[in-house]
Amino acid sequence: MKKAEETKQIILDKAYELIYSNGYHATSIDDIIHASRLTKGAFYYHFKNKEEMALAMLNDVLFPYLEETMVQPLNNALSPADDLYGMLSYLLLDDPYFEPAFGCPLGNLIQELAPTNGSLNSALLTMTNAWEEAIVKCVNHGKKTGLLKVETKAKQVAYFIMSGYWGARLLGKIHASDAPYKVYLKEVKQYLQSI
Amino acid sequence: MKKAEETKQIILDKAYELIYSNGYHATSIDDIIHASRLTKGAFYYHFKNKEEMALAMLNDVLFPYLEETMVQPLNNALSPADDLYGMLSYLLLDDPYFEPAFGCPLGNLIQELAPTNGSLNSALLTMTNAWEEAIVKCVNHGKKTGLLKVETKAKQVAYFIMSGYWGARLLGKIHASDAPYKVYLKEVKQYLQSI
DNA sequence: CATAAAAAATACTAGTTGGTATGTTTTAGG
DNA sequence: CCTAAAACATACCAACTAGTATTTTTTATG
Repeated sequence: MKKAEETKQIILDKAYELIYSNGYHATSIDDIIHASRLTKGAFYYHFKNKEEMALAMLNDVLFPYLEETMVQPLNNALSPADDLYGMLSYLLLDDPYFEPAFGCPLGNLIQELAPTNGSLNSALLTMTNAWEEAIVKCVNHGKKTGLLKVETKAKQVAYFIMSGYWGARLLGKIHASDAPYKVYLKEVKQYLQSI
Repeated sequence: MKKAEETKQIILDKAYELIYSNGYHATSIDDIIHASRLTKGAFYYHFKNKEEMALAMLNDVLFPYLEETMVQPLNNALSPADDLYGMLSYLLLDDPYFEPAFGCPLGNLIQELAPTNGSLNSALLTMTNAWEEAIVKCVNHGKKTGLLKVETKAKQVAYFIMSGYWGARLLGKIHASDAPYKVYLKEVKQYLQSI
């Protein structure tokens, strides 16, 4: 009962690593069980198929971490501009689990799986909506406290921030460097002062 | 001599369509020849392997079109803000070959192929750099004519615009709609007036 | 129209994929 | 300790992958 949960967690952790760096389709079940030092029997004892494993990986590994790094920092309610910049800056430059060459794990999966439209896709949408909502709340709070202009549209800002972040991840990927992040962050800082 | 070029073009066109909508790895050679109503013999007569075919697809199909829609509109030299907005707006809302559910063909391939680092990757980087350069030139021209602030940093603006566009494509993909594009465009319009 | 080369079709291979069926070991509870 | 279920291993399968070898058809040209 206890050991089983451990190996299940090992599979999910290794699956996350491999899928983050290589993509969902490019990561085979053989790859995952080999990295986990396990066999097919173990894998299919714990998961019905690849898709259900990936869903568990999202809910148990990726989403809790994204909640921690993308959503919670926006509940600080200090200055919206600082909170938003801090979230972006941490994600792009300081986060120890993300690498420029591998992009954003959430963005990668959306890119790869969105057209297929399975159960994974709706999970990705839910996480995306949670992030959007956190930004919207952050901006609206700033408008109430007078730190942001009243005419600022929260949803527009949210989409603008999210888009910029995900696109910056692409630039980092094609350049295999965090240099684009720094350039992007300078401009987003100016933008945040203008709203 | 003439017929051969025709079938070659058919393969490249179908390959582009399939890869744009399904991704590079998810598109098999069998898929391509089936859509082209051809066979393996024809495919491997014209191309050495899948990668070289994809490279030809980029150079003969995708890049010329991107040059036309992403780069040339910025050579208008009217108003940089209007030129940049016009390029983004056309790409996101009016372009007949791009669909929200399938994202940006260039962005998709960067996302999928950047970690592998083959010959395709350097081609994608070259195209990306051409786009960046066009935006930089556009901004710098605007600074000279006084339409943009002198303190505006061209490269920062370029990365900001490119990031926003690619990220908006992701939002469109996860929502399978062009609604996020419209929200993004409203905010980018305001941003362009602030530089 | 004959013919050689070009263009394309057919048949095949070796390796990989997700998934299954059937074993063997390990573990918890009486 | 015994035993049944849980946890995992091994062996296998059909479908699919990129790519090759060989054969057939089509085309241009003397």
